[in-house]
Amino acid sequence: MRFHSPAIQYFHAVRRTGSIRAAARVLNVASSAVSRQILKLEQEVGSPLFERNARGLTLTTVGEMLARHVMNVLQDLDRFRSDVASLSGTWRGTVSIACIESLTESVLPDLIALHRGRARRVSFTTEVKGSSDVLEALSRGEADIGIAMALRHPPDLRQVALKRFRLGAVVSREHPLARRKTVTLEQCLAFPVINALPELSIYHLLQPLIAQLSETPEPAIQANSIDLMRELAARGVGVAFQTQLGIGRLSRDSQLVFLPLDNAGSPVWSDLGIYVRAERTLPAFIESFLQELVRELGERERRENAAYPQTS
Amino acid sequence: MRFHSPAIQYFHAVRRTGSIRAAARVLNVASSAVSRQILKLEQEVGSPLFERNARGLTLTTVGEMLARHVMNVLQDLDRFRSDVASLSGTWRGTVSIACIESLTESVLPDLIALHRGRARRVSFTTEVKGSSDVLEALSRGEADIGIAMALRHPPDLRQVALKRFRLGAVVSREHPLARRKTVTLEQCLAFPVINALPELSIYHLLQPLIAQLSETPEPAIQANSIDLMRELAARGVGVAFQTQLGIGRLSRDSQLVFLPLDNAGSPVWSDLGIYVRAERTLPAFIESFLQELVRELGERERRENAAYPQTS
DNA sequence: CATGTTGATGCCGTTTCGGCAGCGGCTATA
DNA sequence: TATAGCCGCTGCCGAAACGGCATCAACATG
Repeated sequence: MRFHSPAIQYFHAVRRTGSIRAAARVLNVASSAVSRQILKLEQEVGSPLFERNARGLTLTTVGEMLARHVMNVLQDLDRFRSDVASLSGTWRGTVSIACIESLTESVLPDLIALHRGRARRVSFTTEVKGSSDVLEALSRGEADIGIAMALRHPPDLRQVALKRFRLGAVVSREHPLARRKTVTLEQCLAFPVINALPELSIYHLLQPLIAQLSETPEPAIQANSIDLMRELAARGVGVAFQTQLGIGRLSRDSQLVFLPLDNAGSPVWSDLGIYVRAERTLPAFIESFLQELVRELGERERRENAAYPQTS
Repeated sequence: MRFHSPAIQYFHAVRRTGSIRAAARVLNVASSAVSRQILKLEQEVGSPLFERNARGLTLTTVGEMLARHVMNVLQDLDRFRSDVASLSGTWRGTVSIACIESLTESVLPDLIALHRGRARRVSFTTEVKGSSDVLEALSRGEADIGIAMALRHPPDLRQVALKRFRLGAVVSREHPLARRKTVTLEQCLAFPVINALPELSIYHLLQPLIAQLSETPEPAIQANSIDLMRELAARGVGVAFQTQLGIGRLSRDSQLVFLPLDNAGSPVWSDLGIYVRAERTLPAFIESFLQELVRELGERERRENAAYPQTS
């Protein structure tokens, strides 16, 4: 079922691979065929689509416009295909998710397992990245659904939902702070802390608050893995910071304690956004999963905010 | 600049004309070429796209799905073209508007004249229809912007804005009612009235109210043209009903008087919706006009509701 | 300077496309 | 009931588009 002219498909492959010959390898055709289609396309548009560097091709401004159009066409073709398929028989397809690390502990595995139980023919691809990489992958059409810190998002993305979770300190149950209900940042900084590196968004949430304090925090461990930070905290190495999303299971086993941060009487929020490409209608089976994801995150938001009310 | 495979274009033409030979005439190709492309398309999709009636072709369910995809592709191609064109030079293109009659008196001509003054290369096509026909034309991709009574709209349309205007009685200045500030329906029905036929949405607004009254209205004139109804009212033939949108200019010349309807103490609202296809990103020059349209209608809504406050 | 990789091009066989003419099926009209 | 008109479909054939191969110049790398 390949209706669209080869030029469209070749252009798409060249954009992704950044090279005509690489695209030809992917497409199983000769590089000359790809080269000619690109030249023809440029002649019809009346403007070069790529800048020819010695090491490959880069999109020009017009090229990026065409890339947007081609992406819209191919993604809508996917939707059409899945719509036709769902007419006769069960859903079938792949949901591609790009998300930040805090989801991998329980939210995503729970949801995927649940969804797979209902629709066996739907498969999943997930890729864990930093927040800005998540948005970029989405813009480039390399993922269907993106979950990231709710920063400013580019206009070609649509924020489907925005959920806020309390940022808190994570310590082992033997830690001196473990018996408190909430903690302030100053209280935490009296102990060794496990800091997030700048590539994690937690860093950007905490840095402004730390900067406001008069004291300089004592030397601490730095890491760029939420998983690692959590395990370190469980071993009593120090105080880690994250949302409760990332420690759902461990918290249940009572090895870890989650203490909501209290910043001058008000909570510290971590805003999580769910994104999709704006210029796109999702296939039904992806839309269905998206709705479950939004519902589930909303449910967790409600539960956690009920467990830790606004004022300690 | 025709990148997309001929099959796409031919399918689109066949859908619009409802016949392969007619499509071939429009496309300036032989009917056999069109027939073969359609057959090839059906083979690739694996399902018939049209039902062959003796008198032409009708879309099947799968055909309608493909039509939706093809419309998305071709409309997005238009947007891409206009984006490229706007890179080098002025805007150029056609805004196609489908709207109901009440806009033709002042809103639309004013706006188009204003916009043409700023962007000469943008031309306009307008088609006046009933509300449901407006939505249908929009769904079929025969118009870019639709303005209609805000009924339930199909899911493939997006309601950009919703503006409410007071329905009122329209009489000549010599009419006995002309000196009132507001009127009730009962007061109007004591005089000859000019009724809207069911094809006008005013009919559906007033009918439920009339049905509630005990009296049966006296024999009246019926018409399906807002223009005609207004002119009849100006000649003292009777009481017409419409929103003030349709009588802006005549009212200013003081030949006609607009009396907001008062229904048991509350106004009678006429809801006007502005619609576009949901699965579409508008070209910049259309988006620009759309924004002006929304702003202007919002302005009129504000002015009129200020001129005729809620309670008389 | 040698080597590998890049995109572009000329040549040629294959595939696809479109135009022409004619087929059978259907409707409307006389 | 006969006929004229329109419908979509199908061989046939020439033209155009496409893809594969070999090769070229330009550039980067070592």
